[in-house]
Formats: sequence, C-alpha cells, structure tokens
Amino acid sequence: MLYGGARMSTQRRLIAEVVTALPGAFTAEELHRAVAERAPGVGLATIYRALCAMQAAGTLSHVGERGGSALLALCGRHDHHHHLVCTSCASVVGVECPLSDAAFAPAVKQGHLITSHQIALYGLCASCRTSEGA
Amino acid sequence: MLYGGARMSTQRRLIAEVVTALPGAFTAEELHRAVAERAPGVGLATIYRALCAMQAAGTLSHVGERGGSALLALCGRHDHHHHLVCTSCASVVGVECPLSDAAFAPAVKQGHLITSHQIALYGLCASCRTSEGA
DNA sequence: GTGTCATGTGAGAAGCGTTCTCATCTCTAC
DNA sequence: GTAGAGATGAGAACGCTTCTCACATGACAC
Repeated sequence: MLYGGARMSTQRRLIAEVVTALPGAFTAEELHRAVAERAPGVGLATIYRALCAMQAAGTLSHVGERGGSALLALCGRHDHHHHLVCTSCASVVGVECPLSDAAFAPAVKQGHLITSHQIALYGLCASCRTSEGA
Repeated sequence: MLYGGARMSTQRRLIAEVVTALPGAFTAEELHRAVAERAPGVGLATIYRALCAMQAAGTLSHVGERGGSALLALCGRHDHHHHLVCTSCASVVGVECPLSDAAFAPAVKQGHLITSHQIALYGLCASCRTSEGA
C-alpha cells in the first residue's frame, strides 16, 4: 500500500504502478509525463497530491534535486539512511549514513552541536560502473 | 574584493557592506530587505546579480535552505568543507568535511562509485549553545 | 443495490523564488 | 572627455508547487 491508509482511486492506482515501474529517481514532471502516456488527462495537481500521500505514508523519499525540481524515489526503509543517485541511469541506492559521531568530533570540539543533517550523494551505481568499465 | 574582477558600482558596494554586516546566513529576500533599509529602490534583480557575481568570485557560498529559498553565507575558504547553520542565530560555521573514504566503504564495497556529495548541517553554534545552557 | 459522505479529481489560477529583457545609466580604461 | 562594456531598475516571464472549487467517485453502512 503505497499510500498508507488513504483511499485508493484508479488514478492513484495507476500512479503507483508507474512509480513502481520507473527505474529509479524521478521528478514530478517526469512522473506526470509517464502517467500521461498511459492515461492522458491526469492532472499535475493529482500527481503532486499522490506524491504527497506517498511521502506521508513513508514509501517515497526526497533524494536530491535535478534541474531545480525535487528528485523523488521509492524507498520503504524507515531507518536513518541516505540515497546515492546514479548520474548515469538515475537509479537510487539506499546507503548507510556515512556520518558517525567521530566525524563530527572537530565541530563538537569547537563547542558546536549538530542536530540534523542532509546528505545528497551522486555517482555511479554498481551496474553502470561495470558497464562503463567494460 | 567580494566580486572578484567585476566592476564595482555604488549598489554593489552597498550590497557588499550589507552582506558583510549580516550576522550569518541569509536568503536573497532577507538581503533585499536589509539593502532596501539603506537604499530603497535597489531592485531584486540587482541583488540576485550581485549574489551571482559573489558566488562566481568564490566569496559567497550556498549553505542550505530556509523556507524554500536558498540560504547563502560569506565564505572565503576554497578548500573542501561544509557549513553548519545555527538554527538559533543563523550564523554559519565552516566545518571540515566529515566524510572520509572509510565512510563510503560500505557503498564502495557494493560496487558503487560516489563522485560528489552535498551536505547541509544544522544545529547550534558554540555561542548559542553556551547561552542556551546558561 | 442504494444512499451518504468523506475524499479524490481536473483545470486553472495563484504563489513563490528566480531569471530574463530592455532601455538607460555609469564605471573604467584610454 | 569619450567610448564602450558592463551594471541597473522595473517588471514580465519562467518553472515548480500549492490552492481553489465544482464535480466525481470510492468506501461503507444499511
């Protein structure tokens, strides 16, 4: 259930299917185009509402930015982690948080307190790296 | 020279003064208001152009986000580092990059290659932490 | 199956931050 | 002083996102 307890409509079912079928990270505009291919007439507002519902349900995450738009991706993980966005194929890989307490030691030593952080990682996923190396 | 080799106008001189006088991170809108207090009539476009010039000159950095706007701050450092934005006083502290090669080891082990990263740190600076503790 | 009601929908306007355009001004080099 | 490159202000335009409103529809009780 991508939307949590929210009501399921035909549009939302379709949007969920398209989101699941997409290879990785996508913007709202890209999703709108992909949905429009299967059902022209679905409004952009509906896309944003569905994305909002999925984010609220915790099945969708904001993983970065592309061309000024929010980059989103399916992610069911609820533990603290970050996302590596492949700049080649747009796939998204969940990675453990690379920050340990030790990493903040210099800042803490200066008296600062770090309460939250946002990390966006960009690079190549394993398969793109393999095919590039070939 | 906040603008690098670019031409200096009275507006840019004023903007540079205001930027220097501001306590820490600010948005374009906040800077526009601050500049307007001393010289009403300076256009928002001029603010954005000046900010762009300062970023190009490497004297200004994008350090995070606030309310959907880009959060900027003066920063002359040219080495690789990140910024801790104090959520209490908006001051900005440059901190060493907390990511080492070891931090990426799990991702690298899975075959991924991380080429770039963006980190935004939020918390309390030393002085705010001291005054809060008092 | 029917009725009710909360919730989702599409279209488009609006809001927001940012960038662009263009005529004009002004700083800088000579 | 002059020429020309570059900066300016005003406001239109842009792109992304959210809101509004009348209407449609799914869920649920009966």
